Amino acid sequence: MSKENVKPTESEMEILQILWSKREASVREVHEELAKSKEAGYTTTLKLMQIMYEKGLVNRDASSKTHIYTARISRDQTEKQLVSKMISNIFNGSASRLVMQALGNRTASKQELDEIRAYLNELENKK
Amino acid sequence: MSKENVKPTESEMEILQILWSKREASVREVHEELAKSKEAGYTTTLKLMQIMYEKGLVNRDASSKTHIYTARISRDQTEKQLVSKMISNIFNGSASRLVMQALGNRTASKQELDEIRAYLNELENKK
DNA sequence: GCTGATATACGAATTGTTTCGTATGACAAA
DNA sequence: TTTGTCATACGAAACAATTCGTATATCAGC
Repeated sequence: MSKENVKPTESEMEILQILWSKREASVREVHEELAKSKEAGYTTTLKLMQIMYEKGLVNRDASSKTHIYTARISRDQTEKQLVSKMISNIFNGSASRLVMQALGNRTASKQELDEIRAYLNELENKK
Repeated sequence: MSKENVKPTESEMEILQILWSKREASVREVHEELAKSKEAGYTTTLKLMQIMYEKGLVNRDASSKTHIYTARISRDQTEKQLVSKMISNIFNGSASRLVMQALGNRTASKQELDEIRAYLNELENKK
Protein backbone atom coordinates (compact mmCIF):
# COMPACT_ATOMS: atom_id res chain seq x y z
CA MET A 1 0.00 0.00 0.00
CA SER A 2 1.13 3.51 -0.58
CA LYS A 3 2.03 5.53 2.44
CA GLU A 4 2.01 9.24 1.87
CA ASN A 5 5.04 9.94 3.95
CA VAL A 6 7.50 7.49 2.48
CA LYS A 7 10.65 9.40 1.74
CA PRO A 8 12.61 7.97 -1.18
CA THR A 9 16.27 7.31 -0.50
CA GLU A 10 18.92 8.68 -2.81
CA SER A 11 19.17 5.52 -4.88
CA GLU A 12 15.42 5.37 -5.12
CA MET A 13 15.34 8.94 -6.37
CA GLU A 14 17.71 8.02 -9.18
CA ILE A 15 15.34 5.30 -10.26
CA LEU A 16 12.31 7.54 -9.97
CA GLN A 17 13.97 10.12 -12.21
CA ILE A 18 14.34 7.47 -14.88
CA LEU A 19 10.78 6.26 -14.52
CA TRP A 20 9.46 9.79 -14.72
CA SER A 21 11.37 10.55 -17.86
CA LYS A 22 10.64 7.26 -19.61
CA ARG A 23 7.06 7.04 -18.40
CA GLU A 24 7.51 3.30 -17.83
CA ALA A 25 10.37 0.86 -17.89
CA SER A 26 11.51 -2.66 -17.15
CA VAL A 27 14.22 -3.35 -14.61
CA ARG A 28 16.67 -3.90 -17.42
CA GLU A 29 15.91 -0.56 -19.02
CA VAL A 30 16.32 1.23 -15.74
CA HIS A 31 19.50 -0.65 -15.11
CA GLU A 32 21.02 0.26 -18.49
CA GLU A 33 20.18 3.87 -17.87
CA LEU A 34 21.73 3.82 -14.42
CA ALA A 35 24.81 2.13 -15.78
CA LYS A 36 25.61 5.25 -17.77
CA SER A 37 26.50 7.14 -14.65
CA LYS A 38 27.17 4.49 -12.08
CA GLU A 39 28.48 1.01 -11.50
CA ALA A 40 26.12 -1.60 -10.10
CA GLY A 41 24.97 -5.16 -10.63
CA TYR A 42 21.68 -5.96 -12.27
CA THR A 43 20.24 -7.69 -9.24
CA THR A 44 21.01 -4.63 -7.18
CA THR A 45 18.73 -2.55 -9.35
CA LEU A 46 16.14 -5.30 -9.30
CA LYS A 47 16.18 -5.51 -5.53
CA LEU A 48 15.86 -1.76 -5.19
CA MET A 49 12.87 -1.70 -7.46
CA GLN A 50 11.25 -4.57 -5.58
CA ILE A 51 11.69 -2.68 -2.35
CA MET A 52 10.25 0.42 -3.95
CA TYR A 53 7.26 -1.65 -4.93
CA GLU A 54 6.80 -2.84 -1.37
CA LYS A 55 7.03 0.74 -0.14
CA GLY A 56 4.44 1.84 -2.64
CA LEU A 57 6.78 4.11 -4.56
CA VAL A 58 6.15 2.35 -7.85
CA ASN A 59 3.49 0.30 -9.57
CA ARG A 60 4.25 -2.71 -11.65
CA ASP A 61 2.56 -4.66 -14.32
CA ALA A 62 3.50 -8.29 -13.74
CA SER A 63 1.33 -9.76 -16.43
CA SER A 64 4.22 -10.71 -18.65
CA LYS A 65 7.50 -12.29 -17.76
CA THR A 66 9.25 -8.94 -17.79
CA HIS A 67 7.58 -6.69 -15.25
CA ILE A 68 6.93 -3.12 -16.27
CA TYR A 69 7.29 -0.40 -13.68
CA THR A 70 5.86 3.09 -13.40
CA ALA A 71 6.32 5.72 -10.72
CA ARG A 72 3.48 5.82 -8.27
CA ILE A 73 4.28 9.19 -6.77
CA SER A 74 4.28 12.25 -8.97
CA ARG A 75 7.38 14.15 -9.89
CA ASP A 76 5.79 17.43 -8.99
CA GLN A 77 4.61 16.29 -5.58
CA THR A 78 7.97 14.78 -4.79
CA GLU A 79 9.83 17.89 -5.82
CA LYS A 80 7.50 20.03 -3.74
CA GLN A 81 8.09 17.80 -0.76
CA LEU A 82 11.86 17.87 -1.05
CA VAL A 83 12.01 21.59 -1.60
CA SER A 84 9.64 22.21 1.24
CA LYS A 85 11.72 20.07 3.54
CA MET A 86 14.85 21.89 2.54
CA ILE A 87 13.25 25.27 3.15
CA SER A 88 12.17 24.36 6.62
CA ASN A 89 15.23 22.39 7.64
CA ILE A 90 17.98 24.45 6.12
CA PHE A 91 16.59 27.87 5.38
CA ASN A 92 14.59 28.44 8.46
CA GLY A 93 11.33 28.59 6.60
CA SER A 94 12.37 31.33 4.23
CA ALA A 95 11.70 30.42 0.62
CA SER A 96 13.43 33.55 -0.58
CA ARG A 97 16.66 32.60 1.13
CA LEU A 98 16.62 29.36 -0.81
CA VAL A 99 15.88 31.23 -4.02
CA MET A 100 18.78 33.55 -3.53
CA GLN A 101 21.13 30.76 -2.69
CA ALA A 102 19.98 28.93 -5.80
CA LEU A 103 20.60 31.92 -8.01
CA GLY A 104 23.69 33.33 -6.37
CA ASN A 105 25.50 30.17 -7.05
CA ARG A 106 25.02 29.52 -10.67
CA THR A 107 25.06 31.75 -13.63
CA ALA A 108 21.45 31.93 -14.64
CA SER A 109 20.97 33.27 -18.14
CA LYS A 110 19.10 36.50 -18.82
CA GLN A 111 16.32 34.40 -20.21
CA GLU A 112 16.05 32.40 -17.02
CA LEU A 113 15.99 35.53 -14.93
CA ASP A 114 13.20 36.91 -17.09
CA GLU A 115 11.22 33.74 -16.72
CA ILE A 116 11.51 34.00 -13.00
CA ARG A 117 10.42 37.64 -13.05
CA ALA A 118 7.39 36.72 -15.10
CA TYR A 119 6.60 34.02 -12.62
CA LEU A 120 6.88 36.42 -9.72
CA ASN A 121 4.40 38.77 -11.34
CA GLU A 122 2.04 35.96 -12.00
CA LEU A 123 2.20 34.90 -8.38
CA GLU A 124 1.46 38.38 -7.22
CA ASN A 125 -1.52 38.84 -9.49
CA LYS A 126 -3.08 35.67 -8.23
CA LYS A 127 -3.66 37.17 -4.83
CA MET B 1 41.54 16.94 9.37
CA SER B 2 38.82 18.56 7.39
CA LYS B 3 37.86 16.92 4.17
CA GLU B 4 36.13 19.19 1.74
CA ASN B 5 33.67 16.65 0.53
CA VAL B 6 32.29 15.41 3.83
CA LYS B 7 28.55 15.46 3.52
CA PRO B 8 26.79 16.04 6.82
CA THR B 9 24.01 13.59 7.59
CA GLU B 10 20.58 14.84 8.54
CA SER B 11 21.23 14.65 12.26
CA GLU B 12 24.50 16.39 11.80
CA MET B 13 22.79 19.18 9.91
CA GLU B 14 20.46 19.76 12.84
CA ILE B 15 23.43 20.20 15.10
CA LEU B 16 25.23 22.46 12.66
CA GLN B 17 22.16 24.69 12.48
CA ILE B 18 22.35 25.16 16.20
CA LEU B 19 26.07 25.83 16.19
CA TRP B 20 25.70 28.36 13.43
CA SER B 21 22.99 30.24 15.22
CA LYS B 22 24.62 30.18 18.66
CA ARG B 23 28.12 30.74 17.34
CA GLU B 24 29.42 28.22 19.88
CA ALA B 25 27.91 25.75 22.30
CA SER B 26 28.53 22.89 24.69
CA VAL B 27 27.04 19.48 24.11
CA ARG B 28 24.47 20.22 26.77
CA GLU B 29 23.36 23.43 25.14
CA VAL B 30 23.02 21.74 21.79
CA HIS B 31 21.14 18.92 23.43
CA GLU B 32 18.67 21.23 25.18
CA GLU B 33 18.05 22.98 21.90
CA LEU B 34 17.49 19.72 20.06
CA ALA B 35 15.17 18.51 22.77
CA LYS B 36 12.70 21.24 21.85
CA SER B 37 11.86 19.52 18.62
CA LYS B 38 12.96 15.97 19.12
CA GLU B 39 13.37 13.18 21.61
CA ALA B 40 16.86 11.84 22.22
CA GLY B 41 19.24 10.93 25.01
CA TYR B 42 22.10 13.17 26.01
CA THR B 43 24.78 10.65 25.13
CA THR B 44 23.30 10.35 21.68
CA THR B 45 23.94 14.00 21.05
CA LEU B 46 27.38 13.71 22.59
CA LYS B 47 28.30 10.80 20.37
CA LEU B 48 27.08 12.60 17.28
CA MET B 49 29.18 15.62 18.09
CA GLN B 50 32.22 13.47 18.76
CA ILE B 51 31.80 11.86 15.38
CA MET B 52 31.41 15.27 13.78
CA TYR B 53 34.66 16.25 15.39
CA GLU B 54 36.39 13.20 13.95
CA LYS B 55 35.00 14.04 10.53
CA GLY B 56 36.23 17.58 10.77
CA LEU B 57 32.78 19.13 10.72
CA VAL B 58 33.30 20.95 14.01
CA ASN B 59 36.10 22.34 16.13
CA ARG B 60 36.22 22.00 19.85
CA ASP B 61 37.92 23.70 22.69
CA ALA B 62 38.72 21.01 25.22
CA SER B 63 40.62 23.18 27.62
CA SER B 64 37.96 23.09 30.29
CA LYS B 65 35.91 20.19 31.54
CA THR B 66 32.99 21.17 29.36
CA HIS B 67 34.10 21.15 25.76
CA ILE B 68 32.96 24.03 23.59
CA TYR B 69 32.12 23.34 19.97
CA THR B 70 31.98 25.55 16.92
CA ALA B 71 31.09 24.71 13.33
CA ARG B 72 34.10 24.19 11.14
CA ILE B 73 32.31 24.45 7.82
CA SER B 74 30.52 27.64 6.88
CA ARG B 75 26.79 27.93 6.66
CA ASP B 76 26.95 29.63 3.32
CA GLN B 77 29.23 27.03 1.76
CA THR B 78 27.12 24.21 3.08
CA GLU B 79 23.90 25.74 1.81
CA LYS B 80 25.49 26.30 -1.58
CA GLN B 81 26.59 22.72 -1.71
CA LEU B 82 23.20 21.30 -0.78
CA VAL B 83 21.31 23.54 -3.16
CA SER B 84 23.72 22.80 -5.93
CA LYS B 85 23.33 19.07 -5.37
CA MET B 86 19.60 19.37 -5.41
CA ILE B 87 19.61 21.35 -8.63
CA SER B 88 21.71 18.81 -10.42
CA ASN B 89 20.12 15.69 -8.96
CA ILE B 90 16.50 16.66 -8.92
CA PHE B 91 16.04 19.58 -11.24
CA ASN B 92 18.21 18.47 -14.09
CA GLY B 93 20.57 21.37 -13.69
CA SER B 94 17.94 24.08 -13.99
CA ALA B 95 18.16 26.57 -11.15
CA SER B 96 15.02 28.31 -12.30
CA ARG B 97 12.98 25.14 -12.00
CA LEU B 98 14.03 24.91 -8.39
CA VAL B 99 13.17 28.55 -7.85
CA MET B 100 9.70 28.13 -9.24
CA GLN B 101 9.09 25.02 -7.24
CA ALA B 102 10.23 26.87 -4.14
CA LEU B 103 7.89 29.76 -4.76
CA GLY B 104 4.92 27.91 -6.16
CA ASN B 105 4.70 25.96 -3.05
CA ARG B 106 4.56 28.44 -0.31
CA THR B 107 2.87 31.73 0.03
CA ALA B 108 5.72 34.16 -0.16
CA SER B 109 4.79 37.60 1.09
CA LYS B 110 4.83 40.63 -1.17
CA GLN B 111 7.87 41.76 0.67
CA GLU B 112 9.68 38.54 -0.04
CA LEU B 113 8.79 38.72 -3.70
CA ASP B 114 10.13 42.25 -3.85
CA GLU B 115 13.34 41.18 -2.23
CA ILE B 116 13.77 38.53 -4.82
CA ARG B 117 13.10 40.99 -7.62
CA ALA B 118 15.70 43.32 -6.25
CA TYR B 119 18.10 40.45 -6.11
CA LEU B 120 17.41 39.53 -9.71
CA ASN B 121 18.17 43.06 -10.84
CA GLU B 122 21.34 43.10 -8.87
CA LEU B 123 22.45 39.86 -10.46
CA GLU B 124 21.79 41.23 -13.89
CA ASN B 125 23.71 44.44 -13.33
CA LYS B 126 26.74 42.57 -12.21
CA LYS B 127 27.31 41.19 -15.66
C1' DG C 1 38.57 12.76 51.64
C1' DC C 2 33.76 11.63 50.35
C1' DT C 3 29.60 12.40 47.71
C1' DG C 4 26.67 14.08 44.09
C1' DA C 5 26.28 16.26 39.83
C1' DT C 6 27.84 16.68 35.42
C1' DA C 7 31.30 15.73 31.84
C1' DT C 8 33.57 12.76 28.19
C1' DA C 9 34.85 8.12 26.19
C1' DC C 10 33.67 4.12 24.18
C1' DG C 11 31.62 -0.28 22.86
C1' DA C 12 27.85 -2.28 21.09
C1' DA C 13 22.88 -2.95 19.78
C1' DT C 14 19.50 -1.41 16.50
C1' DT C 15 17.87 0.15 12.32
C1' DG C 16 18.10 1.42 7.52
C1' DT C 17 20.32 1.13 2.86
C1' DT C 18 22.88 -0.96 -0.62
C1' DT C 19 24.96 -4.77 -2.67
C1' DC C 20 25.18 -9.24 -4.54
C1' DG C 21 25.13 -14.51 -4.79
C1' DT C 22 22.33 -18.14 -5.76
C1' DA C 23 17.90 -20.52 -6.67
C1' DT C 24 14.44 -20.99 -9.69
C1' DG C 25 10.87 -20.04 -13.43
C1' DA C 26 9.60 -18.91 -18.37
C1' DC C 27 10.33 -19.40 -22.88
C1' DA C 28 12.50 -19.58 -27.60
C1' DA C 29 15.41 -22.16 -30.59
C1' DA C 30 17.77 -26.28 -31.65
C1' DT D 1 12.87 -32.39 -24.57
C1' DT D 2 17.08 -30.21 -23.84
C1' DT D 3 19.72 -26.14 -23.53
C1' DG D 4 20.80 -21.22 -23.23
C1' DT D 5 19.21 -16.77 -22.09
C1' DC D 6 16.94 -13.65 -19.44
C1' DA D 7 13.56 -12.91 -15.94
C1' DT D 8 12.16 -12.63 -10.73
C1' DA D 9 12.63 -14.02 -5.70
C1' DC D 10 15.01 -14.06 -1.74
C1' DG D 11 18.46 -14.34 1.95
C1' DA D 12 22.16 -12.43 3.83
C1' DA D 13 26.57 -9.78 3.88
C1' DA D 14 28.51 -5.17 4.03
C1' DC D 15 27.99 -0.47 5.28
C1' DA D 16 26.30 3.51 7.41
C1' DA D 17 23.62 6.17 10.74
C1' DT D 18 21.49 6.42 15.12
C1' DT D 19 20.84 5.30 19.78
C1' DC D 20 22.05 4.23 24.31
C1' DG D 21 24.27 1.85 28.46
C1' DT D 22 28.03 1.91 31.26
C1' DA D 23 32.71 3.24 32.73
C1' DT D 24 35.32 6.76 34.24
C1' DA D 25 37.11 11.71 35.05
C1' DT D 26 36.52 16.34 37.11
C1' DC D 27 35.23 19.29 40.43
C1' DA D 28 32.39 21.89 43.94
C1' DG D 29 30.63 21.68 48.54
C1' DC D 30 30.24 19.32 52.79
